[in-house]
Amino acid sequence: MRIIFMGTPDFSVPVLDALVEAGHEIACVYCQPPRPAGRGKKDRPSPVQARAEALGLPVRHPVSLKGAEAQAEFAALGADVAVVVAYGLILPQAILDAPAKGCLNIHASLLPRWRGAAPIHRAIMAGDAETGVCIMQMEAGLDTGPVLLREATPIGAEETTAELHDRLSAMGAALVLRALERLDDLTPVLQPEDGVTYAEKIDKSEARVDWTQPAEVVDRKIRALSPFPGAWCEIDGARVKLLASRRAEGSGAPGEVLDDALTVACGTGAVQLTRLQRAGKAAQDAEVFLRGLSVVRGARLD
RNA sequence: CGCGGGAUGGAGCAGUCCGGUAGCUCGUCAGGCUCAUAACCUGAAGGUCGCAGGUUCAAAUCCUGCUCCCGCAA
Repeated sequence: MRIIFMGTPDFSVPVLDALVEAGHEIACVYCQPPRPAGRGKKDRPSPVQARAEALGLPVRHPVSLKGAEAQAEFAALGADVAVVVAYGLILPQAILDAPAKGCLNIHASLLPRWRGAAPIHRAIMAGDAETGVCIMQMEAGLDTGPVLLREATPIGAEETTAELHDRLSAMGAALVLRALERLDDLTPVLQPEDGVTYAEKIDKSEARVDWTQPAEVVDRKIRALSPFPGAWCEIDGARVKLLASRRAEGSGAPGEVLDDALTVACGTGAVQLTRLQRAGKAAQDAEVFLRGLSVVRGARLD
């Protein structure tokens, strides 16, 4: 099929690759424009733009799709369908209506739960037992369209957003290929009203660990925010990112280190930190981390 | 030119201010001890000190340029 691909971050890249490998014709790739990123505020192309250019695909990165000109250029591509995954721009009705078979969206949750920007993080942070991906027919509302296909997957007890992100991205890529194959035979299923939740964007101010919270909450936060933006606390006055953890036995004053293996007491219960990163350093597994900085039993983390 | 930290045997770090034979913890290897061991004892191997210039009798250390990694901020 002749497809317009719309996506921006790493999550979208495997989907683009899958469409290309499956032999679909990519009429054009839309993504967010290069933005100042990283150190030095240099403009950097998005992961999708970088990949599309490597594949030799035409790329457009309009700031908005609200203008008549942008909409005319979009319609002129004469696409059968648009595949949208983590694009980051609202699509006006004129865009939604332009492709012959509309716009398909890949969303990383089991809709109607976790509509919105950060479904993977929110699912882990809430302690959901499972999540998944949905292929839906887009409409004007935010992630409200009828669902064509869905696939669920359990969330591992020690899984981080990084790991789940990659898994769901691959699942979404496979699922959208199936949807495209059988597009005319699939029956769109309206999303139920019950169970609607919204996945608010992750705010940096959420990232600091509060050791007075229960261990399960601390553990989920650490895994949910890994690697970005990264839960953090202070060890001996220095800021340290906490990138992976697991629930552990033990109790004590919140923030107290209970053993020589980074088991830390929370409000109730304890968590063991398994991967961390000091400012200016690369991420390290706990064992390696402790070689460079001893955190002895009885120390207090803030 | 947004602010800042870092690069030293396989891993993590000290040494850099105040130039003078490269050190610590762990790992690896060998031997010993032990019923046994990831424990303990003894010994050994392993490093162009990120790269390129410069200063100097002498540079990991001082000066200049560059590469790579990362924290904050956006």
